[in-house]
Amino acid sequence: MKAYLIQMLKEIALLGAIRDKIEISSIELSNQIDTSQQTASRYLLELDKKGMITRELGIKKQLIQITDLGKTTLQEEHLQYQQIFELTNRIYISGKVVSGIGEGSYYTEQINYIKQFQEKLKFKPFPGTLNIEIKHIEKNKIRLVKKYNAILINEFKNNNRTFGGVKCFHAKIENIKGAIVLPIRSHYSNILEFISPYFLRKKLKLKDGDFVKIIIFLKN
Amino acid sequence: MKAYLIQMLKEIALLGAIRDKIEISSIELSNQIDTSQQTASRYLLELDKKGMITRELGIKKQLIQITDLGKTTLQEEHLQYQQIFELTNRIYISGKVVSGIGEGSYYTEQINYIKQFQEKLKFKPFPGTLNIEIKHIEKNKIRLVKKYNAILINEFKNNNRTFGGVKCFHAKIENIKGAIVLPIRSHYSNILEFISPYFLRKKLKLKDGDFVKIIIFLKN
DNA sequence: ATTACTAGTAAGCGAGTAT
DNA sequence: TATACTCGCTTACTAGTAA
Repeated sequence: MKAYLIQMLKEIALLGAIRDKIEISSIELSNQIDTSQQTASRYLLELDKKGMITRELGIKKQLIQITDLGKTTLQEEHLQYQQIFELTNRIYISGKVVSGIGEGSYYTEQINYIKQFQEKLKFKPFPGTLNIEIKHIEKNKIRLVKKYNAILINEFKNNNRTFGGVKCFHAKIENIKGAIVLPIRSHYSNILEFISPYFLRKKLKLKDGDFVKIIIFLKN
Repeated sequence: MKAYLIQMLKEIALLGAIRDKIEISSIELSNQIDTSQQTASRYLLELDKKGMITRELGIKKQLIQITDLGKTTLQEEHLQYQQIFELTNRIYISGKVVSGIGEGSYYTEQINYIKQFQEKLKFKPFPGTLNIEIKHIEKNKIRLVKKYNAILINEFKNNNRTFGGVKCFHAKIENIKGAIVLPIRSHYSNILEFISPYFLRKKLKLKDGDFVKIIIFLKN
């Protein structure tokens, strides 16, 4: 979504086009966003094409209303500004259950990890992680979480292999306690790994594609 | 301010650059906003030039922090989204006292207006209006206010002249009660007219250029 | 590794204007 | 009145690469 289209959509929303149809001409909109009538017209066409607004062209002006898709787009923007200015000590993320590549199980079976989890998180993790695919927009939240003081699980060597350190945060998934695990050395991924004392797929009757809600607790 | 620069600034803020300096490379930022390294670099140069961010270029990556100006810019965006999704029954506007062209006094001395003000607003306005110049960004709020059910003051004729109808909203200026007056037939102006039972310039010791805070009360 | 310049290409803009 | 097309001009983009 181009930045100028979001700006235009926001202007239309400020005029009240989320609740009602608003009557406005392209020239009025062009004055509002300080551009030409032609550009305002083009923006409206683009927003219409993307399904962000509906239009009823009359002989004079046009009736414009923002669609659910358009509203969702603006809400995602709003969420980002809330994160910037209104952040509290909890972060809410929703995502979709997906199958991992089996690495999670391997990791959570390492005795050195298990010891640290028990000591620092106060629970013994069930072998394996539950992988949650989060929306692109929500990746911002993960980046932000990473800035906070995490519970650190140190790296260690086992025979010839090095197991990297991870950052953990206490979290809940559908109200079941556990933690999220973020590898220290990794790019921002859209997969969140959740560990818990329970076999979550069974306890929560989860299958791939199910949507779940996660709350991450930040320490400070 | 170009839309893409605000978007970039928001992304940097999401990484925590309002509180602290963050260490990030142009290529990491380019991945985040889905563009090339060169474009991300150019955006940073533009933001720096506008005084929105400060940068410390090292041999590797760069330390970026958002300036007060940058923060203010983002807060204005945030305010707009709050207006869209969190609107309550009060609207807060700040502005600067300016001198009008003397028309306000003429209007508020018309007996027909005075009668209506007394009946509908429950106070007798002091002759003249206090003119408040609002920032461009705040004009959105006025547009929104206009969508609400106002207290209507009807138009009337006096000899050969027609006095147009106005919309009023109960309001407070620096905690002194009164009302704002919006001409029904007018384009969106950046001047807000405030009426009150008192001579506000004296009561509040106001002179041109002073900043004041206004609260507008919406009926529903 | 980085940042950011150059230059060629693509996208966006708005005056004029058809509808 | 409107909206929105064409087209010449400007701005923005990125591959290549210097520093």
